[in-house]
Amino acid sequence: MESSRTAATSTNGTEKSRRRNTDYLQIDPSSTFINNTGRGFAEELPENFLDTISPHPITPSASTSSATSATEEPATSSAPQLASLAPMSMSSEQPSSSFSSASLLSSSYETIKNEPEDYRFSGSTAGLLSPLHVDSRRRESHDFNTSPYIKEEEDLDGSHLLMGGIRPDTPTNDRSTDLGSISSLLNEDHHTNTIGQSPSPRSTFGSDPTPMIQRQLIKNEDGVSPGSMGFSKNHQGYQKPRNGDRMEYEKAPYQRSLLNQALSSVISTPTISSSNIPTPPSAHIAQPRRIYSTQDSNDPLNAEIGDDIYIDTKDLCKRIAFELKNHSIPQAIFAERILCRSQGTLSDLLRNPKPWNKLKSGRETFRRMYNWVAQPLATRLAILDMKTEDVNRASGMSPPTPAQNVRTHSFRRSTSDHDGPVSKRPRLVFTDIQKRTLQAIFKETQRPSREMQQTIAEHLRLDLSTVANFFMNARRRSRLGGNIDEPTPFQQMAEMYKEGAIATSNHSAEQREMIERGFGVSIPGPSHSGELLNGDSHEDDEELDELNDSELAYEEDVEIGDEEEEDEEQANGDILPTPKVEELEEKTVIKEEAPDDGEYGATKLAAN
DNA sequence: TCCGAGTCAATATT
DNA sequence: AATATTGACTCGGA
Repeated sequence: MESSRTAATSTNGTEKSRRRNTDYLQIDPSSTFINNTGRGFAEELPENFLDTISPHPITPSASTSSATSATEEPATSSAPQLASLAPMSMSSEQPSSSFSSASLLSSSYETIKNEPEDYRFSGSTAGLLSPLHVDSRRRESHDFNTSPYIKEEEDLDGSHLLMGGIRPDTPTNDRSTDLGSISSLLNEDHHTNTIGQSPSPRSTFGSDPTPMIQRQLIKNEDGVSPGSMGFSKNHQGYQKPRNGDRMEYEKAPYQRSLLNQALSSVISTPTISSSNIPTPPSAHIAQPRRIYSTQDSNDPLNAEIGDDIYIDTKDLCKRIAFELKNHSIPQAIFAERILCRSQGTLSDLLRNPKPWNKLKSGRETFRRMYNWVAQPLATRLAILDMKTEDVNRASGMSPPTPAQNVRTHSFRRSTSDHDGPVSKRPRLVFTDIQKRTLQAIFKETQRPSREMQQTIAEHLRLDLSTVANFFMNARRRSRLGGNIDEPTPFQQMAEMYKEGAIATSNHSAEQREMIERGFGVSIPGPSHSGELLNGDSHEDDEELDELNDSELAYEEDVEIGDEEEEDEEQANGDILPTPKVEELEEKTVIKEEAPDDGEYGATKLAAN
């Protein structure tokens, strides 16, 4: 824990941290309203309410940390950083920019393809298993299989070689362009991010040993029937587990046992370990959503991983993304069946994996991912299927063992029917103004005092708890270092897949171009920036109007009709507007949003 | 009580 | 239809 805390702390003041925050902030605004918002923002804010809110002195200490900061804990002992592994060795093969991934991918893809056939691994490091790799030295560089997500401390040195592949991070900058100016602000740091550097914590054992689990896995591998699962490039979707597949199992006894285990775990669900059982929220079907239990020790996916092992979560996530993509396994399915987590959680984890050494209870989830990929292909798919089917079968009874927090209760709202089916949790969505204001404040003060929060809440007409949640979430998320500039795993996989699948051989100019564009330095990113920035006036106008209205509302405070106080807001204050706030905001706005377009910025300024 | 971690799960985007 | 985002809930520590 402390680590986290520390990190947080350190983060506060730092520039970097700021940037990160910025990043964080920036992201959302993106959506549609950039223009408008940008413009309106300054104006909108309740005038100075910030003033009132005295910016709290954040921990002064912060400053120091710099780059390394967050992640690092570093130094500590020597840990040789696993650094994540991988400082990517860039594979030379690809011309493409930084992203070696492509190469990787392809290689990986192939590997996978062959999986079944290969016995090469048979030895110890089983192919699939590889993640476990026992012998680090042997691993080859980019192969997913080989690449160890896990590293033993020893490896460190060599590890980079090994891992090679996958990490796209390198290219950081590239994407910056995408985001446009904004990104420029942001970028920097992270890419490398956290993940990478992890010093491995513990033990240095060296040698070691494959954890038991791993051994088991390895065994499985052997069992895998070679040709059987041939992974056709086309993958067999998890969904279609045909008989044939099942047959395969037959061939591998060991696997079978595993499967059975898994199955049993699924089915039997006797254990209701977790206290809270998620009641089916919705009345409809009591569908067993999460059915498996993460606590079942028999479940291979719950196999423990030795302390001496360090899992490279980032690479693991890439691998997972690859697998999902390749086999057309929806995140939701994988998340729920294998990880016992929601789709959103999986998506988030995949996008922002925390370094292993910083994980607390969250390791369990990664452990499951790891154990899943470590299984032979057939088994991997089988487990998915099984769970599915069996689960359904068992549905009635299985009490899921969700992760720790299941939300049972509903909200105050629906007074009406109690239990019923579901009171849907109304979800609050900040208005543009609220969001922007909060973000602007966050930039200045990540940890506003209670009073300040209260003031903010009043001005924005939000509950204190909401404001508090905002800051808490913002702090946490900004800390993650997003890989904003990186394509999403999904995207990455898609690219890879494309390349790999497509032609390996002929990378036509087009593809190449694509790659370069995608990962290369310039060129605006596909998704947002461009569109957003461009203004579409019409819409903008509308939004503007709205914004203005709201502003007015704020300024005048309660005057406007809506004022209502459903919330417990009190009439607020009358804080006079102070330039300060506005300035702040302006700056923010300008910087973030429309760096380029001078117009807006100018306008705003002028206005003020 | 307050915070951070880990998630959920409703929404938004793609 | 799938994936990404995100406000809020639940836990465990301090």
